[in-house]
Amino acid sequence: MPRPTTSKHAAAPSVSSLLADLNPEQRDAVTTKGGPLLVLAGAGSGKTRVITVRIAWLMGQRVAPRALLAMTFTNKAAREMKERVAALVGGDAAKEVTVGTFHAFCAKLLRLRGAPVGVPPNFAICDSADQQSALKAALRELRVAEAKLSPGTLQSRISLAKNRLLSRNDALALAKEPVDHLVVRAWQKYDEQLARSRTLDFDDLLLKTLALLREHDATRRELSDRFQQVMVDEYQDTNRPQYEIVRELAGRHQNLAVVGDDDQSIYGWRGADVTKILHFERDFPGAKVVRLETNYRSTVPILDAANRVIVNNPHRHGKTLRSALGDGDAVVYKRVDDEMAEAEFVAREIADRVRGGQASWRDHAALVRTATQPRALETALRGRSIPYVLVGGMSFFDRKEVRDVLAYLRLVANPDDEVSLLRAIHCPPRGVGQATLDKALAFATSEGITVGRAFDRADAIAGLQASAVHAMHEFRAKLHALGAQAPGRDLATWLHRLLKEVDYRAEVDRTYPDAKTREERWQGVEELANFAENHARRAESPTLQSFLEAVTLSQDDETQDDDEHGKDAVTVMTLHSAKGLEFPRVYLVGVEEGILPHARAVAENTVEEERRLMYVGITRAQRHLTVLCVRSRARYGQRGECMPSRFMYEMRGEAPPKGWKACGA
DNA sequence: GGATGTGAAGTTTTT
DNA sequence: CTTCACATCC
Repeated sequence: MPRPTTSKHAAAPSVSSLLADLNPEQRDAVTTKGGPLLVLAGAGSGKTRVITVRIAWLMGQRVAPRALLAMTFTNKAAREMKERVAALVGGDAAKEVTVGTFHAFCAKLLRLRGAPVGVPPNFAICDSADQQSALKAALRELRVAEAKLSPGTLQSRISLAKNRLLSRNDALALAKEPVDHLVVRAWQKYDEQLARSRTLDFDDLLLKTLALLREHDATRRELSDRFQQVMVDEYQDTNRPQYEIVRELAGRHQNLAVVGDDDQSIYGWRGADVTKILHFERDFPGAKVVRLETNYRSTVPILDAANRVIVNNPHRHGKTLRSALGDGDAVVYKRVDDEMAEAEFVAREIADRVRGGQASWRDHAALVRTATQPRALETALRGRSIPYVLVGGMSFFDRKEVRDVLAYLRLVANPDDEVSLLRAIHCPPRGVGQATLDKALAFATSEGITVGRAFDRADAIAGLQASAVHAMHEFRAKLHALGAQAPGRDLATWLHRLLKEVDYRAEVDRTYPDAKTREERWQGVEELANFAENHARRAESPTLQSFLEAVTLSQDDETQDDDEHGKDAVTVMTLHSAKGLEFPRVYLVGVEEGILPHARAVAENTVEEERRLMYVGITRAQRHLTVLCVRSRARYGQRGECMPSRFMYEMRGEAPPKGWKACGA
């Protein structure tokens, strides 16, 4: 691959000095312009820097900003990339570059061009909670006991099938056991409801986009002509539909640069397909591969431990991290009696460090494998009055009051939205109960109309009480009137009017008898209003729909971010949510057989992914790493003996002692 | 239509 | 040992 030389169209001075600051591999990754490129970016190797400088460099090479496309998986990554590109090339040029998550990109495209694949421009997007409700309804309709097929299982089975690009018919052909047939039937009901509601789920956004690109030549041609340079961040997290979309978009110019680390692929269980990064050179013949192995984050002992663990995975692009920082403190290994002792140890140690003036609270993180582990840690931290933030758990957008209000908003934006109607009608209760709803649903099905329309024709439904009919009409009229006021910049004012109209305060008062929680919950509603206010102020042309889309596609909220970055506090979080972050001092807790690797992963033969999780955990640490395990742990109410994790021995380069037993053995 | 009790299950989480 | 979802009763 020819290395471009300095030309008369030399990059802006800032860009060339940026190039000079890169190491040779990074520079190679930035300045490889033609053909497929795989950048294997080890943990802490300056990945984001490479992508952003690459974008700036390409612009310096006279590639038009609007010919650049960069795809990410999270909004946070997209936001960060936009900001950093803007800092390099200036806001005006940066605005022209297409940077976004796969889902946001697809939503925007479908909004404008979805018609050929049957997507109406005003479609709604449902998140996974709405999806669950819809699936529950489907199971109820089929009279399937949830014991036989839980909505959760159903959801992941449908999603995994879609991820494999299987149609319902394909799934039907593959069905073996009775439950497989059940899945397909529920899937069909679910599809019907979504179609009636003019709604797409997250997977549909990708699948419809792929269908559009494949079936509609004009759109594919236009986009693949336009995007001369396509970049994908975190390529190891790509699923099949995303891969196919990228293939189509980069089809014309074949200038596809993907950046990722197969050793940090930890989302296989939700459809991410590591083989896509492992087989990149096969999928894109002639691809150039650049390895970024210099790590700017951690000291030698930490990286040695990381390298010793990950080398045990057989299926990977071999990489060895080298520290740019040099030597440091040895990794500390500790085995204590139980999870209380473990939490105490962590809390005491953190308190000592901070009191000794060697570190502040925010320098520390305790990383766990499962959601139940933080409990003991929280107790110990509270006991010492150590400020901490628990990342993850219930998101702002999962809170009941927020979901309730969003249901109202969705319903105003899209009166055909069944899931939202069925939720809003009870919040607060307004004289339309389950029995009435069942009749309305049956009527809607037999007439081939949506539940909303059935409400309008409540007179025609047999066996309803006059009061119920009246309530249904009133409910529809109220929302219709609110919809007629079509909010724009006045979104927040309008939202308050809506809350008053539907008397949402009554729902909060009813649900929370305690005055204090009541106030807290109402605070959640106010926060949503603030969010709306912000959106209305910042968006180019704010509408109710644009607000809903922003909310649905960005579950990682900024209110949370403010707290986490602003506050001086210890971070407690799962290994999954720690990916991409770094801390001077890290504690890995519960590193035992059965926890990490998790017992279920051992049973399902996915220990390799658990090892990557361990690797991610180790490589979060900048200067100090402490790895802990316990002798006994309470699980499901019972206390049981625990063996140190196999990873404990791997990272030390030791064989497990006699008498050690692997989980599942 | 809402409150109270019983039963089963119990990794990871973003879009 | 919890938690959460469902069913039953008022």
